[in-house]
Amino acid sequence: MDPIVTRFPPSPTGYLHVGGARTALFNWLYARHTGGRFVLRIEDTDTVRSTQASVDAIFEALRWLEIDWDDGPYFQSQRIEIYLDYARRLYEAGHAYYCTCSPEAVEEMRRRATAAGANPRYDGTCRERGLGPQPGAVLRFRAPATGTTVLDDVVKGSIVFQNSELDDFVLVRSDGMPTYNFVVVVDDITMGINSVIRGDDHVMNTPKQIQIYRALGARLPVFAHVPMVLGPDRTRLSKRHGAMSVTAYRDMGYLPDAFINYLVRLGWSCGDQEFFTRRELIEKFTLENIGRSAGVFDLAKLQALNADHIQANGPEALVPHLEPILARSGLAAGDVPSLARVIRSLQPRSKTLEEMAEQARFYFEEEVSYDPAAAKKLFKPATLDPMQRLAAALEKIPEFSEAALEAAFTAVMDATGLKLGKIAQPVRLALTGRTASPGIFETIEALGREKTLARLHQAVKYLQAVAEAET
RNA sequence: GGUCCCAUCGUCUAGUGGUUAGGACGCCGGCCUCUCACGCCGGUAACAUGGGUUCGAAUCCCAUUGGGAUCACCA
Repeated sequence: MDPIVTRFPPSPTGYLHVGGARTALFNWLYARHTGGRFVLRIEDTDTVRSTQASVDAIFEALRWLEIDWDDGPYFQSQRIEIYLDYARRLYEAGHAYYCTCSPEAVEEMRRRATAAGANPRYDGTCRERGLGPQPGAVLRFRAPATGTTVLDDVVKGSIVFQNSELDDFVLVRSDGMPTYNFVVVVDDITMGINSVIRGDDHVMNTPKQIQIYRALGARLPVFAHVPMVLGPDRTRLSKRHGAMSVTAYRDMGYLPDAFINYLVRLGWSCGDQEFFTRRELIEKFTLENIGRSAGVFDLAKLQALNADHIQANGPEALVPHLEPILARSGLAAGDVPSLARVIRSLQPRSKTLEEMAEQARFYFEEEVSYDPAAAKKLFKPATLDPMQRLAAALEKIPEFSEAALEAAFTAVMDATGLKLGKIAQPVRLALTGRTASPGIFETIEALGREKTLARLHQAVKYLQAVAEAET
């Protein structure tokens, strides 16, 4: 059996959006799963809407998703000669003919057909006129007028189209540029694509494409039309539903592995399994398990999955993903004894890396500012004594290991008769400025000796002032 | 409007003629606990409707309804 060859053909008219990312993913996964090839093709024949910036944005997004390709990128704009050569073959074989009907005339035909309640289509005026190539003429496909064209779709099953519903569509425009449905087929044939996985907004194009394959005597690829991704209001996902650009999710602190896990699960399943590593996805992805109904993009679920992936990684693996986000807030890894330790303390508490960076802020800053409500509640004159004792005890510890820290706390608890909870909360406020943080020992370890001691002394001063004000 | 597709908890889904219709997210409660989380335990909630076929339908067929896609010299 031939190796599977899939492709992803974005048109560079904007960033890579969620739906596009998912079809890229399905094609990539299928190629990797089968040990086949994945080709990247840029469909830039629309010269007015295509931009280099979009091409770059697509590459950037693919790179972030860690979707690599084996072949390409091909640019359709550089393959015009190939398409025209195939157009010539079609014409010479009698599968295409020149048509001089004006766009207005064709428009009029459509209007009439629509008014009659029929499918708007070209009426075949020039079909038998035997016109040759000439300026201003378009090349039309001589489509079969009767019978049916059937699409055997891997996900949707067999779909039958009446040929009478289809018309003699344009292959080459009057300006000599080939059209989409035509170039796609030529590309897929010449690039050896044997598995076409794409959004199901393409099913209506497929019968036309199948007819071109037939006219060219080429073997049909396997077609798999995957359902759309919808917004919460069940309409096609768009800007008003929030972020569309894939890289926006990177910037919001989602891990690429979590993002692809979510995207694949939206429209594909493997029994009850929800969490997949990239490896598992490659190992288990098959076309057979793609669902047939459209799915709503759910940020809450993406978030939950992201949290799972954050926890599943080692702290070191998260560093390269977190650093750019920290940098955005002016936080640098060098300002902390061990970034890995900081990350480890926050892993079970962060749904996104952006959240993690926010929660990590106190580790980096020079000074803490106390949450006013918490200071009022926790910094009472009575806490001065235990705070002083703890500061003194920690001063003496040679090394801030968890065991040594715990011993120091225990000593203070014994001396004061206070429970850990009574001591930990004021200390937490002293160290972080907040009432919520990682475990107190974890926090101290990650904060490091220098900052811990400085903040404890700062708190002692604050408490002394409070005590004085009281008297 | 024509053509085509789709239809299980709010959401993502498992299910392929016989299940107390399962899981996940969310939400609610409890446990754990130095806070917040994590984790664990439990709860909430679905087969769009109507006809068939069958001893028996979420599963098969038809219709209805509802959603979606597409109808270019765009891709």
